[in-house]
Amino acid sequence: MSAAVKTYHHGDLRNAMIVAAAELIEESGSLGFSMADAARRAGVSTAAPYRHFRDKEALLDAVAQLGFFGLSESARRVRDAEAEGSIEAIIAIGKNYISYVTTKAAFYDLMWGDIGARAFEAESFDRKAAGFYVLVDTVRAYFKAQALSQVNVLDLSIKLWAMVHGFSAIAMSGKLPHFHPDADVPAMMEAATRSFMRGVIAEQRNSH
Amino acid sequence: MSAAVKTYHHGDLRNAMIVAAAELIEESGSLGFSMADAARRAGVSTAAPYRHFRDKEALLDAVAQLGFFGLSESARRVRDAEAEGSIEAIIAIGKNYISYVTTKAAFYDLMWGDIGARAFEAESFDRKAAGFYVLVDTVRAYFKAQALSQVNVLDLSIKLWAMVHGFSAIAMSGKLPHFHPDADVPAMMEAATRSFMRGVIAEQRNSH
DNA sequence: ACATCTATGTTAGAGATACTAACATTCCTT
DNA sequence: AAGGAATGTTAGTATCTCTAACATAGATGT
Repeated sequence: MSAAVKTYHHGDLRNAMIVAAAELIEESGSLGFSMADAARRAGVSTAAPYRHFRDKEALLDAVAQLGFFGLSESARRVRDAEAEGSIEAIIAIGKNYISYVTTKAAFYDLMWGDIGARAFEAESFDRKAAGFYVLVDTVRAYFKAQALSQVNVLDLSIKLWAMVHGFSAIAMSGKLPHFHPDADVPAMMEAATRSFMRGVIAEQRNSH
Repeated sequence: MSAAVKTYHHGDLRNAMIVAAAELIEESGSLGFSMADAARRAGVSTAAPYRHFRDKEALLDAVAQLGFFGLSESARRVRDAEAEGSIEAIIAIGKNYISYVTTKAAFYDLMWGDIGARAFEAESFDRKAAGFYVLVDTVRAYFKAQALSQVNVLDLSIKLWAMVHGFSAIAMSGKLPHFHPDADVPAMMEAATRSFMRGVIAEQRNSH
């Protein structure tokens, strides 16, 4: 179907609504987002979207899912560009996380606010959680390369995730310049990650 | 003015609106919050609040400020209950942060989402940022006690803040049980903080 | 091919909301 | 005590979410 031809049936309204919503949210934030706006942008009546989404929240949920999908895809990509088992691979995932969250700040609310919490209850958990398992695999590869098999990889991955997430949230919130005008968040995250890993490895070696 | 007497003028509508909004948000989240609901709860017409708040966002902003104020007050309290210069004081601030964010989850959106970012632009920055400086002071006391004067306290405080914030955000989001059913977030934060500090101190000692 | 069923649009409309304008009452200053 | 400033009220506009009833087009079975 050509874009110029106007048919009674849109053809792919579900996806068109998700795209329109994502665009609108990127332009004006998630707070003032309206279903009607997105419908207009998709070129349909304001009632049409309700054939595809139970309510406004369901659409926002779908947008949040898209956010998680994009995050895990990009994580995989940047990780694969680094040497397997290197700490650089872990740091690359973290830097990508910061970059993703800060450049798509409007999605952050959806992914981590009220909507985001519900987004993880749904059946499509696997796709949304994929990014975390990219990190887990990368951490596992690192400790394998370090010949430290007794480390709890899951536990450590969550800690690394928390650190990176914290830097991302702080960077995105815009609060940091008030405290530290010249702060380079990715560099701080990298330094903190290296300090943390150094401490973890020291603890491991000491426990023998 | 007794609570039972109904006067034409409310007397303290500005604060009553903030309280009503905070209650409603705690009950039903910030997404579906309406100015009209809060006005009804405060016992005034739906137009009255506009004498005190330019728009809905201004009210939510005020609620977010209240959240920051409560956080910094409780941080000071728990810090003062620990020995000065101890790492326990730092960890106590972190545990309080996690507890505060997770028990007042509805405020999180306001403090860290779209609204929260704007809340820091305002003139009342000092009050909202007070919590961070409680942490900075505590970190400074710790390194003084450790006789490590060359540490960048501000830099380190931001890193600790990021870590704790990350654990809080993850705990609050409800996503963690999907990955690690038995996760004890405060304990993980404490362990991560100790690992991190160990790494930092090792780096300091090595640099001589 | 053809009829029919189902999916997916449309218009109309109810109910609620954000916010404004015009008016009313009370407080506060002089 | 008078009058202006502050802070309420009612009424109203524009908009939004979501539903109901109806229209059209694709898909399916014979």
